[in-house]
Amino acid sequence: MKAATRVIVTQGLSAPTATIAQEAGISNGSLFTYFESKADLFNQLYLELKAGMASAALQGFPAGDDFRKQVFQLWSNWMEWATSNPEKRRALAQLGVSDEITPATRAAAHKTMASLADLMEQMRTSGSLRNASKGFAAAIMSSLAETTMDFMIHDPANAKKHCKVGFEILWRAIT
Amino acid sequence: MKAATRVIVTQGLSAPTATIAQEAGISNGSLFTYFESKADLFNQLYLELKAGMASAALQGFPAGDDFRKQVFQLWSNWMEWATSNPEKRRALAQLGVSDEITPATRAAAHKTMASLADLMEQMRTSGSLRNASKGFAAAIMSSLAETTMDFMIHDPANAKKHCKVGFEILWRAIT
Amino acid sequence: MKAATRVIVTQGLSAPTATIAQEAGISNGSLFTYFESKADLFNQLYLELKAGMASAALQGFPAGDDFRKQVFQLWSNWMEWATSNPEKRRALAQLGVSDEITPATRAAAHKTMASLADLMEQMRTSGSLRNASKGFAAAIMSSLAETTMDFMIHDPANAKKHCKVGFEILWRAIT
Amino acid sequence: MKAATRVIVTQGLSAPTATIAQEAGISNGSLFTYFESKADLFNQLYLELKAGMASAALQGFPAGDDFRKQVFQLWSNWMEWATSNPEKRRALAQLGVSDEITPATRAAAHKTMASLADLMEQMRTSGSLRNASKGFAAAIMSSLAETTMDFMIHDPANAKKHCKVGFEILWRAIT
DNA sequence: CATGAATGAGCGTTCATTCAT
DNA sequence: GATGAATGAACGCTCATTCAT
Repeated sequence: MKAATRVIVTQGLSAPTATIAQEAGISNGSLFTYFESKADLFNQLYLELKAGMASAALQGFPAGDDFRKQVFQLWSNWMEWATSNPEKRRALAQLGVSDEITPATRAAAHKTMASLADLMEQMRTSGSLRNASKGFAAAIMSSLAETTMDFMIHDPANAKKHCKVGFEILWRAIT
Repeated sequence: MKAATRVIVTQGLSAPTATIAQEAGISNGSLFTYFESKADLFNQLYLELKAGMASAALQGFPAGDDFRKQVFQLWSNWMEWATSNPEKRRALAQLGVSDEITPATRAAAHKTMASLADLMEQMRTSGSLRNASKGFAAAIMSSLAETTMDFMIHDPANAKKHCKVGFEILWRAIT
Repeated sequence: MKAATRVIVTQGLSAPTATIAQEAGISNGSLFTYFESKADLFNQLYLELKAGMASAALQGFPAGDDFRKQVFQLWSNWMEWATSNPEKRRALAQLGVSDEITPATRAAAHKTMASLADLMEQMRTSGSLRNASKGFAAAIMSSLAETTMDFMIHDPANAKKHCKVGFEILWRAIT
Repeated sequence: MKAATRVIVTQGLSAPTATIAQEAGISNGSLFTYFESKADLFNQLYLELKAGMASAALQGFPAGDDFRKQVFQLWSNWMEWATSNPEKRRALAQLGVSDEITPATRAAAHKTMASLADLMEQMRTSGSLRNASKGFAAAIMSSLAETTMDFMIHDPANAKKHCKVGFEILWRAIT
């Protein structure tokens, strides 16, 4: 998985499976002992990365805290994960738009992020997203987060500023 | 170009050039009379679609109107283009993440959208995006638009509602 | 023909017919008004070049002169042609080994060089080539000439020396 | 290599790689497991054939013998190789004029024939080739040999006679 | 006769996948 | 289970040749 992530980042999704195997230190044939096909590898990787991301975002979530602080904590965790794992994020971005990832996998990934989705649902009800559907609200929040991550990674000098501004937009959207 | 758009939507960027040629009603060899290579076709298509999108968004822009109305007009145009041309939008989404699209093409596309960028820059200065960099602000606005488009297309029944909600988030972000 | 010669020298026999047409200042389609096919063009060119070479070699042949002087005159003419027309020679060399040139063309070319062959036959009878067949003797003389030409062209500084040495070998072979 | 030799002889250098693979009893793709490209195959084959030819020519070279006998032995060996391996010879002829064979390969082939070149250099110094440059002398000798081979192969009935005559010309040239 | 766009067969090369060892 | 050579379908691209204008 790690090898696949590295290779996807540097070579894209069309990288030969042999390259991934080599990066993993196994023979090209052995790769197919663990994964039925290239598409299967990609689907499993997608799932793992999504789950990892969600878990990282929810790490040490403050239970009874002030709402703004809670949301900010979530936001910070998420951004922290992205900046600490730029490779995972870029691989995930590539996999997300691939048509090799099946609807089933996407659904499974969605389930993995159930807790995150619950939190987002909480955020939705209070503010101007009140009138949005559950999915739409989550998508808006996610896209704000994704865009912010992009800029934090590509412009690390202003990462903190981007992080704050991004959060401010989110906060405006949910209050 | 139209044929390529259709084929990209249904088969993805890895679709054989022969399929695109067939869809266009020409022979596989003829495609290379018009485009030097598959990558060249994709780059030209990307440029055309981006330009078309920008031009559609700016169509009949109200000059001396109230600011909120102006922004809403822009937003509506943009959404209108997306819902009327779902194929173009999907193709553009695929092309946008392809590594076949050269930096030069991306730069040229950016130039095409100069007027749009100018308007976004105007929006940035007034509200909570004030502290964001020019590029970051534009990216945030774009991602809000993209997400809204997605939901309008995939859930046409609630298209109008999504459109309104999306605009409300944007408005909150820029005021 | 001239255009084809130039193109063959610079690009080889696999050069596109379109390139030859362009070099000749005509459209790609027009080439096939004059030549049935690429192979036909090559065959005709081969014939023309061979004939030109033979004619040049026999130019102003001294009728009743001393034998050695006659042969030297022939040799000099031949070498003169080669050094003055390096492109023709190189094209001819390429065409000569091509399997596009039909046996019929080769036979016709042979006929074109009948006078030259007659002279060679005269040379054969006198010396150590006496026991060689007609064709073999001619081939030996030709190959000596070809090799000498090669070196005169590729090492023009010593062209004269090469010319003399080559002739000396020939003279030794036929006396 | 053998398959390639056979195919080149019958179809020329423009023969499809698939045909060569088929002739070798492997799949078209497998060919590229052993050779990086068609050109690579040709270069390796050229080298192998040249080396084989040189080695055959020098086989059992008589050390302290009479000079004429030594040269004749060399000549005989060379002719023997050619008549026993007409396919190799024809393939070599085709490869030799191909522009797929790199200068590097030609240089390497030249090195392979170093001993042969040394012998030729010895021959040069004694006779009428004395005034020729090293390379020119070798080229003259080679061309005499090549022409003789051609006739021995195409006219096997008189092979022995051709061989003798050819040698006589060579001997005249170097004494 | 000239043009040049259109044709489509053909080729070199890649790579996911298989399977004998 | 691990290996890596072998497979062969598939693809992007070229170019000799045709033919409507």
